[in-house]
Amino acid sequence: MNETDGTPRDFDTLRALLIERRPDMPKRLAQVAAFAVDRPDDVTFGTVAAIAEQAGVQPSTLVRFAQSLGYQGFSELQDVFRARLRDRWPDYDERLEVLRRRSADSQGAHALFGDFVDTAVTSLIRLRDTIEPARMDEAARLIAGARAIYLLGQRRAFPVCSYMAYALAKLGSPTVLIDNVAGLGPEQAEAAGPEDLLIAVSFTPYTSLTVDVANAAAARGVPVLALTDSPFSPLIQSAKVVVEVIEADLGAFRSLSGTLCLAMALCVAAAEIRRAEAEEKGPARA
Amino acid sequence: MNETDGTPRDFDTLRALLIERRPDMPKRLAQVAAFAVDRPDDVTFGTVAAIAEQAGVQPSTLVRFAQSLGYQGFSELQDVFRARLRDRWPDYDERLEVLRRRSADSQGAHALFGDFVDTAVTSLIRLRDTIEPARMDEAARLIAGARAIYLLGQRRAFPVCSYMAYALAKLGSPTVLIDNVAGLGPEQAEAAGPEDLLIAVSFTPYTSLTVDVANAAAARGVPVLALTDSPFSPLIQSAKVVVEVIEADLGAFRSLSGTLCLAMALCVAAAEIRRAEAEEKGPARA
DNA sequence: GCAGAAATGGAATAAAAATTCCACATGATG
DNA sequence: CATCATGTGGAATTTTTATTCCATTTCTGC
Repeated sequence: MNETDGTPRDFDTLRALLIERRPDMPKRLAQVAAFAVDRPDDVTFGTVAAIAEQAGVQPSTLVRFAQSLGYQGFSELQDVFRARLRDRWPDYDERLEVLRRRSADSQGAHALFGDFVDTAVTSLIRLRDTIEPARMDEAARLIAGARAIYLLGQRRAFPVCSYMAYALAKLGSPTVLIDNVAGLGPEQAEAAGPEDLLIAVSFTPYTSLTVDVANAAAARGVPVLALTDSPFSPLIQSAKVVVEVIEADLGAFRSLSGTLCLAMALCVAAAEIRRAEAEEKGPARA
Repeated sequence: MNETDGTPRDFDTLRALLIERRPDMPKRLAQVAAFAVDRPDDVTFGTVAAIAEQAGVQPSTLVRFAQSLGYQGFSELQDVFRARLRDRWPDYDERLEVLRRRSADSQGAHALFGDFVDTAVTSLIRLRDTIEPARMDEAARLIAGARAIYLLGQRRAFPVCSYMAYALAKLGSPTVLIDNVAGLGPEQAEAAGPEDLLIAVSFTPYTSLTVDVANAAAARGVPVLALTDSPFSPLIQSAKVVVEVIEADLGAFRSLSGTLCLAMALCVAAAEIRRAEAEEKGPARA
């Protein structure tokens, strides 16, 4: 291609150039480079204003970015992005064919990944359609009303708890992740009082630590929110609210996607409730 | 889609409609319909003037054509063509708006969950279609060939690591989860040698501990497999194999579903490779 | 072949987009 | 710590692009 002046006319070269040069670019331009590489589709179809907003820069920055790479303006750079799609899929039917072929004859790790994706999608859709909205609202209110959130979950449930710990912390809630380091799980949970909330996550076969700690906390008057996978879960007796999460599984591996989405939704919903309440009591701003 | 007024919002329906209605259309409009079906890419990327010239009609004819189909103008019709290539990766701003509006009602835990599910599903499908099969195979082989697997990831990446730790352990691989308890992360990683594998997971903004530990390990000759979200990730320089995972996000929260599926698929694929190799060397049983 | 309706071409206009410009901020250098 | 070069945000400007309008042409039914 015409690169005697170092200005790529095809997407792959351009992409490589961006990756190579980004470290030496000024802050905003580097930001644009990252955006362009990460989300080429948005660059392909967006207008300057729209792309600028998504990338968090000014429209003029995009033009300067393109010019610094040797293009005359942003439009010229955008042409390169468009050419990429034009060239790749000369026409519609062919493109469908490619997709069909790709999913059919792949093998090994990639095919397996496809299966996991299918399982996760099934799991997600089904969970969305079967979960009880009322329970979710109760759960969100419980989280919103708590002073601090204690997160309890071992083994397969642990990733869910650690993710919630991350999310809640980001949302500004005091959070304690009971990780049972040094076997101190029960002691970590003892700090929780009736003002707090213990979120217990456990799936078949139920880890005894989780059940024991949840029961002990409930006995001390700590409200317990249980995320679990069966109406027979031993967590139910001690829980104030139970959200039942049934996930699809592929072979021995059960998906976690649904549970994670649920956890996330609960955390964000709780944060929203808090914000709404804060605004009601003291509307600090318009 | 919104077709109560007979105006398709997706390409397939539009295409079918054009084919069906073309015989009854006036000459010039039929000409445009034929052009649109034959060369969708030109319609997708061209300006009104350019398309009009290629199709041999006036610009105004294009506008009338779009309007006769029920669109407000040609641009609206063109959006349908663009959406086809974009594969309808839900619109960021629109979603944020929805999120904000719903939570303003402060009873949207369930609706919010629906949004998270949608985002996760999109993320999964898209990841499945864009990931490079070759990289996945390399990664799986790397995992299969290692003596022990060291898992490194902090903050948002930690749930992924803890899940892999669980899965690998269940599959019988010696596994070390570098959880950085007591700040001992670097020391935990020091046990890894050239026979082992360090799986480093990190997303923007990259946690420095993860990057530092991965670099130190790589310098000592430990192979590093990086799961990360951008070609600008600082993990790339020290990694032997990089699998790039781009997830959709809803508001401030990026989905983890795709990464988890990927992690799981890699673990299981690695286990399969091991089993196959074991059978090849010493077929203990039929 | 003659009215009336529908369709068309092309210029005029309106809208939106890209680009330029400049005052201000930031960071490097002596 | 003052100076200069470089980078940045935002408004102003120019260009491009889509759309509207209307005179003219082409069909349709009688």
